[in-house]
Amino acid sequence: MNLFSEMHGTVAAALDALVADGTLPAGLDTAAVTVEPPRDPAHGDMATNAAMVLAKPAGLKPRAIAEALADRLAADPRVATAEVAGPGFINLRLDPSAWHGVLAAALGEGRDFGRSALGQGLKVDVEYVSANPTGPLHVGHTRGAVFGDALARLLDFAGYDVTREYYINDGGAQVDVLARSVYLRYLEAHGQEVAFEDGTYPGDYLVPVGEALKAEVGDAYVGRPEAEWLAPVRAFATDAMMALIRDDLKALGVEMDVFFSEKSLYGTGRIEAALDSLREKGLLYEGVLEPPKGKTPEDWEPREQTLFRSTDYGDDVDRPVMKSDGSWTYFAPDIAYHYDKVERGFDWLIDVFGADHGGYVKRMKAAVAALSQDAVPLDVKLMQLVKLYKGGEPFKMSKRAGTFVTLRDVVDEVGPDVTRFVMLTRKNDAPLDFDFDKVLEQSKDNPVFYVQYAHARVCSLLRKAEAAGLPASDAALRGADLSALGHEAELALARKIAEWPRLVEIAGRSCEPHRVAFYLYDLASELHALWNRGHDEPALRFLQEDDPAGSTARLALARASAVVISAGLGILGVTPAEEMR
RNA sequence: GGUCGCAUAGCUCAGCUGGAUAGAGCGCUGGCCUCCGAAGCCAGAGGUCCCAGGUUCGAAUCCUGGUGCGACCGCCA
Repeated sequence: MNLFSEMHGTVAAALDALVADGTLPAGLDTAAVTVEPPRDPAHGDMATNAAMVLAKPAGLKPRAIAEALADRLAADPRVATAEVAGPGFINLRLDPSAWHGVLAAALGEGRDFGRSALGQGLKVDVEYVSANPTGPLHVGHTRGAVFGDALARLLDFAGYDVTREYYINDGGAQVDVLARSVYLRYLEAHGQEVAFEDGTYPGDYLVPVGEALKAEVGDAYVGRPEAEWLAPVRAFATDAMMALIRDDLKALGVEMDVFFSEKSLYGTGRIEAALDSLREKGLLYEGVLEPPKGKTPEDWEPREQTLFRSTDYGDDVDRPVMKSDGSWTYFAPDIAYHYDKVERGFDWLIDVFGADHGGYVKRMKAAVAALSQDAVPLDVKLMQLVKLYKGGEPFKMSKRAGTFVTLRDVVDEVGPDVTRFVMLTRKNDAPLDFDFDKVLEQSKDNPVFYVQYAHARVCSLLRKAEAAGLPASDAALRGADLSALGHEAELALARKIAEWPRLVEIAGRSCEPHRVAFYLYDLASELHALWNRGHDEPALRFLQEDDPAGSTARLALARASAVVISAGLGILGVTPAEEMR
């Protein structure tokens, strides 16, 4: 139930009526007509720009349209007043019963309140994390994982059919490096002295993998040439790393639907098939690239390569898909992977990348546009860096110094809920400060705590009500008489609740889950404000000893707030707290 | 040199795909607990929305050109 879209419908109907009675000409484009909450609450509950938008095409003065429209709107039972203001806005003030209806809907629909049909069941694929299977996930991956997962949940809530996907880069040279590193640990497990040279991964996390390999194959690979063990060790090692990564993701509450292996594209003709699709369109050719402008690499020399004509689709230069030695570039399997996504029938593709992959966006979009005949849009969300702090002091990460912070470190330190919420308090394209101490602070300054506390407060209130013998179950509150709710402070909270379905659509349309976090903060803020007013004005307290009907109505208001907080936290992947410890 | 992103209060940041007098938190100033809902509450001050043009009823928001900061820029993924 979305009160804003309902009122939008009311406005549209009123406009039709004005056309019917000849006030407005027929055939007007009303697409730009909006109904939204005004920035200044003094202007009312909702405002429409219809008169201003239609004035020019209708050949009428905004004021004239506004007045006629306002008269029509005032006739709606939910509208208390409709006033023309400013350059031609119509400010609507709603009858309290309209807000009561919203609360009843929230209690009736529960955590599904606010679900939208925006996505119309379109199939969207969200690819995120996709970290190389060469080690544990670090903080940067964590942000991408949280964002991608929240985006997937948001789009699901907004009516899309969402698939969450992880691309395993298990086909390139880096997994050979992994295999050699694991082999060294394997030799170590057999008591040999080993040295980790450049080009190997010295991390301790491979020690148990080396031991596990020993447990599995004994000394079969000791002293054998690389050609004998490289392939099996590589498979063993990537499996071990993916198990590690899945565990890391699980600790954060992230579950993928699909793990897609890059390796599965090799030797199966799938890369060739994808490139053939481009070749048929005349988008592949043999050629030599110009050196990059500005700073030419020292060892630059012109080489002929197989190039993808990505410039036809907005890229700056054409991109190589095959190296001069005849092997694929990393771009080739990526093309094949996205070709596969297109073939699987997705209507919309989203890739979540680190900001350092920004230079890769245009060619990927070009590839998807070419492969899908411009039918499937690809959006790439770039994640900015996470800056770590502890007690206000920057926390420098260094692999060598051993202060490399992993996803597991963060989750162990502050828990998955705090990790997720904090990571979603900033836009994906803005850098994020993460202070290990501040995020655990139990104070109003900490948004995580503030929102959790609001939910816990309502839970506590309901427990108290139940103890006092008041009906506090959802079933009881659902049918409650809400007519006692009329105070401005109470209606302010109801208004905020009414915005939830609208916010879901705005956040969904822009792929910005952080808006949910900010909304929840605002909603919590309204709830706390009402609670605090009860301090000075006992009449506003939720529980009124001598007024069970009024108490029940207020409990319904409180519970509706909690329901929305719970639904919103669900989108962020955060557990709503029932009590604060 | 090019591409992408960012630029809003002293600080950290929101800002509804173009709406009215630009918001929040922190910090600052001033009030508020012998008792009833203080892990606080209320009020106030604080702005060249980076600059210059443009689009229109209307721009922090869209376009163009600058400035500053960051990321990236041929066979590493």
